[in-house]
Amino acid sequence: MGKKAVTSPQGDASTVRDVAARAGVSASTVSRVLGGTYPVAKATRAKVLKAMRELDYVVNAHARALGGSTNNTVAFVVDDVTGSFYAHIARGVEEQASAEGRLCMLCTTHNDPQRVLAVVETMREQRADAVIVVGGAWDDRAYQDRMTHFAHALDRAGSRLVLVGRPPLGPGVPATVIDYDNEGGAFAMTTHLLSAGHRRVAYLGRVPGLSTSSQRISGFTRAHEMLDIEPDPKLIIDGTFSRGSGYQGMHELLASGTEFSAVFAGTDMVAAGALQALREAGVRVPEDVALAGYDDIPTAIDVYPTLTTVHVPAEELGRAAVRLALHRDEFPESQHHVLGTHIVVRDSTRRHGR
Amino acid sequence: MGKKAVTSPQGDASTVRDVAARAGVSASTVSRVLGGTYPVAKATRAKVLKAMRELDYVVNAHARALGGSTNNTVAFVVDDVTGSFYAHIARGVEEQASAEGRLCMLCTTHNDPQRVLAVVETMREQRADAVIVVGGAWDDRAYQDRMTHFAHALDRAGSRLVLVGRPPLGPGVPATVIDYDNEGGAFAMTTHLLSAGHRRVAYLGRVPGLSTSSQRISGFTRAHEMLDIEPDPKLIIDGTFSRGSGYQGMHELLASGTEFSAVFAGTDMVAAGALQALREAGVRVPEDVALAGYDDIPTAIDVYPTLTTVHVPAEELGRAAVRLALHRDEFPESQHHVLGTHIVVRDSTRRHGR
DNA sequence: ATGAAAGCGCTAACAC
DNA sequence: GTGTTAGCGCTTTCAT
Repeated sequence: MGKKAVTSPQGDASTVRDVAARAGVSASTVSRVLGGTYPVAKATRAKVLKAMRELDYVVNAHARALGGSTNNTVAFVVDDVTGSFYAHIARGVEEQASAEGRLCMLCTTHNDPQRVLAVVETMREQRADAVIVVGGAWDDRAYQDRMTHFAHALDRAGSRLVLVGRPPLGPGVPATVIDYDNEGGAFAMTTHLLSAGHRRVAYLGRVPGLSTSSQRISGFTRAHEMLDIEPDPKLIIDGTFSRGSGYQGMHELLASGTEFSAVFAGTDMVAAGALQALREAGVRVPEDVALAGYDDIPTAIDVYPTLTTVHVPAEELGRAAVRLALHRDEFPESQHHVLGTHIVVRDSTRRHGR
Repeated sequence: MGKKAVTSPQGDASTVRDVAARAGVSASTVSRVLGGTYPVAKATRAKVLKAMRELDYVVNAHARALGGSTNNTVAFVVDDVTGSFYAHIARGVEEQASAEGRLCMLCTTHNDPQRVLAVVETMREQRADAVIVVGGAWDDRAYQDRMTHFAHALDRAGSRLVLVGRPPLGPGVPATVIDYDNEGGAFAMTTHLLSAGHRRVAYLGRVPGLSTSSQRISGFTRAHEMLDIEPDPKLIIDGTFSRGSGYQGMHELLASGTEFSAVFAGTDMVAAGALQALREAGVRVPEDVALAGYDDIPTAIDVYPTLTTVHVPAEELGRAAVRLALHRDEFPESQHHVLGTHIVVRDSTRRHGR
């Protein structure tokens, strides 16, 4: 085969200079019509535009980002886009970023703290305007320290670290935290269950060391305390935030013979797994046991019976994250924002006949 | 408030030169240890590394992309990450991109052809190594022409347009197409329904002008023809690929009084909506009517009864898209790839008592 | 209103 | 091995 001269990897994309030559003007003039922010004679502008069209010219975003101010990019770091909850946050992030003229980089970390760190570093290289990290906050001290370090580094570079659904890194750390009322949602749901007469409510899917989980447990506990009910430790089942874990945990709970009349699942996916286990065991929901979830993902209305759950404003969480990061000078004193949650009652907790 | 000197937007991020100065070497040497691809004296390397650490240095990806070959970015353009099907493709794309050392840009287009065009243009500015577009292909001629134009432009720039789940743009157009056997899946499912004895099968959710939909209809029709059954046009219901459309379409079909014993929904989400409508109408699935979907999203096992559907290898689709785009020289003659589909039989089509 | 020139941060030739 | 030099494509003073 005939060897071609080694072509540059960018191929033969045309540059401002090419356009300038064709239009018979200087590169600066081309740049000026590109920017649009500077006076250019009508005729000249037309010539330049024509040349651009003919050459099928597009600016090189990197060259622009290099010299210039910002690269107009927002980074979104998440465990896994496949989960509905995160997908909705992602949608919010993407939409708001797009509305603010920013592009959105997506990075997934597969539940690996190491990867979170690596990815945030990469985003620093990319000079992203904001780095939005959502989900999984570990109680690991070394990890927290590294995140704190990144917060400072990004801040120094004029960028911003945003933590979504995670606890703050500490006072004085330049990071924006946007959270939702995790504890309050769990409290409300537990109260809902308790005040329906349930006295033995199981909590299915506690994830040790995960802040989100701890907060939910804490709302669960507070509701019991308020009504002077002693929660049975045997009714708190460890697991993960997955369907499989819910299925297995429910199976084991049933097999253990421990008594209970309601189950509060750590997430809707956990609830979906639990529902399957209950069905297989011939336990009717809600007649025999009531079931509730957390997150209010779309699947909550597709399961049978439809699932009572805690609604979390996922999309708004994402939207707010980029809004706060990009306009942090407009929200000076508030570094920690909390959005509300509320319970949505559906069939899985409705008493038969009512 | 005290005015600060206008700081550069990048803040005071340190550069190779800063590192060089601190380590007492030249910028090129720093660059060499950065690249790691060139011999540097052990002691020098150590000094440089130390300086980098002390300065908390990170390379500027844009400067690198500008001079250099590639910017190591893959763009993923999709209607909406919120749908499970697309989310799984996204996961495949992200994972493969990450495995190949690429970053992933996410852009959503909200079912707007104009936005697809705009977004692809932006990706051209970003000099992405590959631009992966998934979903919604419109029969609009002008739109196709523009996409063809982009394919050429990207190709000229050393990049690549990849179409996932869409028909090819035409022979000679430098684009990679990765598709799945849409028609075959629909054919297999329809055959499954027909051979179970159903003679009046409704197709719920045809989307006029959408290639994916046309292909499914065509498999549906071919199955009927093969068994010498005349499909009733009244049983083909137009709509969109959404839950709401499935719900409404099913309602109307029921209200129309048209007879049928099985429903093949355009997607699993359409099936979920249909299921709700059937339940509200007191129609039992599968006893009174059988129901099937398409895509095999996770929700298919959470609905009740569990949903018979066509499995599409979504994640692999995403992975393959990246692989093919990045190594297109290794797959010279194959521009059009088709992954297989197969039906997954669950409870929604099982005859009672069998 | 337009052109010339400098420089953003980095890499790659080319010396030494 | 390491330093010097010259750009990558664009924006932005500073002249004119």
